[in-house]
Amino acid sequence: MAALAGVSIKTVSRVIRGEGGVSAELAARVSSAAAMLDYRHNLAASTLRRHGQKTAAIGLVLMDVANPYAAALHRAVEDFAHERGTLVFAVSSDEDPVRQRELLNALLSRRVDGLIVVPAGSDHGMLLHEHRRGTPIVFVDRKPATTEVDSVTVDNRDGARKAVEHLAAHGHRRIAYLGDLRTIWTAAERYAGYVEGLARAGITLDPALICADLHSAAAAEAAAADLLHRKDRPTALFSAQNLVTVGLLRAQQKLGLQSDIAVVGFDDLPLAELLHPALTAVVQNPAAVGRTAAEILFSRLDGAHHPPQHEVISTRLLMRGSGEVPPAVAH
Amino acid sequence: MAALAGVSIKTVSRVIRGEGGVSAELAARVSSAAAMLDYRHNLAASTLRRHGQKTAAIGLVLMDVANPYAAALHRAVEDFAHERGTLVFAVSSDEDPVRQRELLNALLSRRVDGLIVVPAGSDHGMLLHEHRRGTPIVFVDRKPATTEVDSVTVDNRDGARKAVEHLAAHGHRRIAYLGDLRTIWTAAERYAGYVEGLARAGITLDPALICADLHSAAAAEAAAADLLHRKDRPTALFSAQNLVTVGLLRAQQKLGLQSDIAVVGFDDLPLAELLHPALTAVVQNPAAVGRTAAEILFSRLDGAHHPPQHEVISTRLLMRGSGEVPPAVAH
DNA sequence: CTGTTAGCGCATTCAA
DNA sequence: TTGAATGCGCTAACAG
Repeated sequence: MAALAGVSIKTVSRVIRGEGGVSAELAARVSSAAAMLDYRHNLAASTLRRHGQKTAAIGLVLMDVANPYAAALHRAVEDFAHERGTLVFAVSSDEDPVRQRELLNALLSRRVDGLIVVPAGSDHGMLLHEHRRGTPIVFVDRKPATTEVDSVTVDNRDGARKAVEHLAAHGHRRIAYLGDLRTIWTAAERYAGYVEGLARAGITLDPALICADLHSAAAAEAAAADLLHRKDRPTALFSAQNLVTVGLLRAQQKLGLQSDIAVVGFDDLPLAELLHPALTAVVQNPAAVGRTAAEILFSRLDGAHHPPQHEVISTRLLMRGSGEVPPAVAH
Repeated sequence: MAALAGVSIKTVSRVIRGEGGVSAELAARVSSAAAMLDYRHNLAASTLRRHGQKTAAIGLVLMDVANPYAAALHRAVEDFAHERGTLVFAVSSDEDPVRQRELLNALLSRRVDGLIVVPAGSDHGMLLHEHRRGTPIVFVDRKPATTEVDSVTVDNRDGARKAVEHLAAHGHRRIAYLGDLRTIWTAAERYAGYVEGLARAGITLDPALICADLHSAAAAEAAAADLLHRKDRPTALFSAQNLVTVGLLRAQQKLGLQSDIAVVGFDDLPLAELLHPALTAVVQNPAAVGRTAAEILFSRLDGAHHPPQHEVISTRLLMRGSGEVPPAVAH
């Protein structure tokens, strides 16, 4: 192509990258030759040679790209990255540390400039190692054991506490907890918030009302059905997760109890407002989480050296009806 | 690192890639040197030199990665790609041809091995050009004007027809259509299916019952409210899209008509089964679409030379209640 | 303003 | 079984 334009390869490089310092005539010749040959700049080769070694790609490790929360976060990251000419590799770890490790290796082999990670499992060894090695990393959604890496999390505990206190304020004393795997940081935090909420309301925790480790809507439905079949059933349910809420609502409907048992869910769902009663929920702001994480990551890519940042995004209790149902009279 | 292990650079390469033909002792020396230096294989450099030029990355151009349908498709593609050691760049075009062009350039500069694209706009010039140039491309969700590129689409027309015929079978004659931008292929097809369905049921199309170009839930809500406020309002509504369904249901609820007007939506929604009545919907199978597209793309990457494939995934009508509401008596 | 030379990190010859 | 040279596509550092 340099031959076709009758210039040196370096001149071509200058024109392609818009470096300037090339006469208009030559630039035009190069451009038309490029068009003729259907030339396309190879960013990988460019990156290889260049000093700053930027691939203009980042990795985003989520639990599941199809999860609505994760997808919203992804979009926020993408938007921020797009403004910086950066592409995003989004991958699903499925909460599996082995798969996460594979994915991180794949990402790192491609020399991504940085990583935003919802860490799976509790062993962050590889991530920490990579971070110390110089790869900018931002932990998201789950606070890591260590404090040396930037993180963006949600105030899960506060959200759960608000939910429980709200139910208590409406007269409930028997408030059940249904939640995801306790090994997941967010679930553990929400459980802690539940416990705190009960304490603040002066309610003694009843272990019989705790259903943890529900990792699917089906499991949640079964657990909720069990709770609601009891004679001394709870008058209110706090669901600590999306899919759990779905299962719980199914069980409640099958028993025809949708207007008799109060429900507050953590995380919103599409159509939640159209249920009867509409779902009262602690809503997160995944877009804010994603944007904040991207902001931090890119500031690091730009060379920011301040100590690790730990942003916490707050939640909001959206009262829509299901959480304001008064306690049913005992039967 | 070759120095540290005391071997040649080539031996290192062999060990790293697991090529074999290296003595156990040397291999061990290389491995430990690699561990010591925290060496990581650079896939970009490898790709550059290699002949087959595979970056083990593909591009996935969606309308919006946060859209539940797109996210499910994304996940299916990711799973297939993951088995092949391939990473996915998923990007959001926002239906904007300009943005799509930018994204395609970014993807192509990074030498992705292939592309799965939900094409925005109707000018597929760049995509066709790239395809002729040798980049494997699979069109997804929307059938392109040309037939020379592989495609995977959904039988939108059939799905919409089934929905309308279903409503007609339940006695409805005044069936309204609410749909997205007609410039979007799927919306146009669904509209065509609506028209066909009416024809088959022997119903004359009433232009007053057509609300097209609704590109948000809010727009759909307004349109539906308008329809339902009329004296000669429709007895049934067919919503041709996700967000449109949400808007329509809102309007219906605000007017307290949820049990009086039949509704069938195209696309399912979480919680749809828990509404009263539960939502009858034409459900697609985004996972099947994504998997099929990935299958085709990878078969091309493996060198398959058969003529363009055009897969069509069928839909299913899920009767849950809202579509089986009988026509209300005229008022 | 433009061209030459060298080399990024790796793999592919070809030799030893 | 191992190693030396060569070059992928591009750019930084120098010339001219």
